[in-house]
Amino acid sequence: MRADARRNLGKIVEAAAEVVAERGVGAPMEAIAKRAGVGVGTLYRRFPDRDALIAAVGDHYIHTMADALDAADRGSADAWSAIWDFVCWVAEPGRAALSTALAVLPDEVIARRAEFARVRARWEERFDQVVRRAQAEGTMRRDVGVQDLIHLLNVFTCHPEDLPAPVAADPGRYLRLMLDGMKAGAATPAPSR
Amino acid sequence: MRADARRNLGKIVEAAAEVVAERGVGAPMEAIAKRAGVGVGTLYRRFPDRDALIAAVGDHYIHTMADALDAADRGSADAWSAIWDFVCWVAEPGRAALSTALAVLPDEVIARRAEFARVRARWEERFDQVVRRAQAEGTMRRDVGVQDLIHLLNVFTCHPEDLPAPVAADPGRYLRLMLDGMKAGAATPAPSR
DNA sequence: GCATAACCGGAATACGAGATTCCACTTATG
DNA sequence: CATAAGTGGAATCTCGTATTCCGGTTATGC
Repeated sequence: MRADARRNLGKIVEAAAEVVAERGVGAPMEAIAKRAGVGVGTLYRRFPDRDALIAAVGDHYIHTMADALDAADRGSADAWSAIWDFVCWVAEPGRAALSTALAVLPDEVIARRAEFARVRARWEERFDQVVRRAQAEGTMRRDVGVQDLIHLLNVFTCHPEDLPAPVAADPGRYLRLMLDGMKAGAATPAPSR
Repeated sequence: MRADARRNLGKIVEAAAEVVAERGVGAPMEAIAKRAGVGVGTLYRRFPDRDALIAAVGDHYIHTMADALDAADRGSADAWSAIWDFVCWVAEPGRAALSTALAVLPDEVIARRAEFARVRARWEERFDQVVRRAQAEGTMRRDVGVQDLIHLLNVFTCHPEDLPAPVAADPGRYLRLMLDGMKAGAATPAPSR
């Protein structure tokens, strides 16, 4: 592979990650090409079709995600702060939407990527352990689970076009609100009336 | 207007409300027609174009919404339960998605509907009063406002296709979680670390 | 019962958006 | 410098949906 071609490949995956973060997994090839500063033809020389390109972005990102969770876990005194830190990490600008975008990857795409599915499963399992630990430590409500956390993460870090502008501008604000509602003792006990 | 035509008109608006709730304001005319049990031609005989039909749905729904808020307010001892009850009302099955669908009505549509804009403004104002009252009563955090509540309502009652399935299946669960995070005292005071 | 103005369904048409292909034209590299 | 590798982006193909149109129905007044 020629040196300039390798350079372009890098630019393409990088651009794809950015554009997917902004517009979701349905982002048009042309938008990605423009962002990378290349023609659409170049995208198709490296990837057979858009699914392959999106999958490449996913492969890279899921690892980052798993690493961030591990780092938050290692770097925190207790499980609740680990969760808090990880959620804040996901909400950081430019990263937010990507995680969700990938959450809605079509099944066909995932099926052809055993690696992706495996890493994601490991991540979920790890996340679940942290959540259970937080509950055992008495800092987190017992009537919510890791799936609730994941769904809410997905909801708030959806690509900006599908969210009210203020939410897209600061998903962290709403994610923190959600965490506050998940703290032990925050639960509203009975039906309201 | 012939009797059968009037009957169809009713079926159309009703069907449109259902389909918009399920698929958002972008729902195809054909889906609405099928739901109403009529042909697309019939839709176009009553409404010049899809915007007009969607606007008609909005006109009707915004009134229902405003009334529900007033009812929740009148029927509750304190402002916080009024908010809680109203949020639960919005989250009720079949109603949920409609309110959000309308929140993203294109500006062109709204501009041609002074009535809609007026009722919606009155509703927001009323909602804001209740929120401020709850804060004055000491039951709600002071660092969140009515706009946060509205955004969250919009996010969670989005049409099902844009939400993780479990969230779409029970938006109330997640809205209640958010409300728990908005209660006075729920705020996490400082940065986590 | 009939004439007929209103209605109807839904096939046909018009479009816009975006994926994918193709090829004449560049540019690294041995 | 020869040439294989690489490139941009116009052209093509597909799809999903709005909108139009019209031959066939049906309510209604007489």
